[in-house]
Amino acid sequence: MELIIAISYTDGMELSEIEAFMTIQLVGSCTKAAEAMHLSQPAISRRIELLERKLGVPLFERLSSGIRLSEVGRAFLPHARQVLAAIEDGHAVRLLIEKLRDEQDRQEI
Amino acid sequence: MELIIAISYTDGMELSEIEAFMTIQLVGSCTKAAEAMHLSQPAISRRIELLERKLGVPLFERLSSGIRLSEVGRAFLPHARQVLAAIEDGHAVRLLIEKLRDEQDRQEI
DNA sequence: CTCCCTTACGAAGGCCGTAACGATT
DNA sequence: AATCGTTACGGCCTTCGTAAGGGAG
Repeated sequence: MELIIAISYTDGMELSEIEAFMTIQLVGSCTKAAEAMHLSQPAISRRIELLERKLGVPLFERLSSGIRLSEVGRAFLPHARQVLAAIEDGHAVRLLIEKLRDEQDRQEI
Repeated sequence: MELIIAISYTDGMELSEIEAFMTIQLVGSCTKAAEAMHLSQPAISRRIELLERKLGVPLFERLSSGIRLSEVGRAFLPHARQVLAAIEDGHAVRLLIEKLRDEQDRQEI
């Protein structure tokens, strides 16, 4: 008999939200981030709001001039970077394996 | 004048998909993973299918007896682990900062 | 017949974009 | 007036769950 109660690592966070966080931080505003991600401003704004709700703390300070990383946001930043870096590494592994497989196939012919 | 063409790190991958991948790998089947994640089997099956489509390669081999990690899946595994670990670290940072802030507040009273 | 995953399909919910708003320079 | 982010709202699209399908022991 096996018993598994629950497994959850992410509390519902999604990469699209973390991506929005990183992009805003990188380009300095929601407007530019929206442009860079080919989305509307409200879409970006909502993603950040969702992420903040899931974390339970604000990641940005809302100033009249725009938005700026909060203290928590600055602390969260390196972890967000790590998440996205791990994703890119995953992609890289896939590409590597595809290449190796191609070479294998070529030898078998 | 500034020019930002596009920013994308994830190719549309989402944490819910990676979470499903990890859970299946952990518990050994879609059925058990669905139970653990409080979702239906088809939901899990679809998430994996989506993830595989976004990566462009199959992560599991489908056997009549169930599903098992493919070669690519095994290579992807440590990166998936790293992604989820980074997420959990992010949570930890948030909690730490909340705690510090509480203590600050208490001193200010 | 049972187990496991996939496919089909209808329904619910989430996310997007446009538009309008409030605040600041 | 212009910039920037948020709120409101209608619509689409995605994802879910139930149910049915198909292969293997």
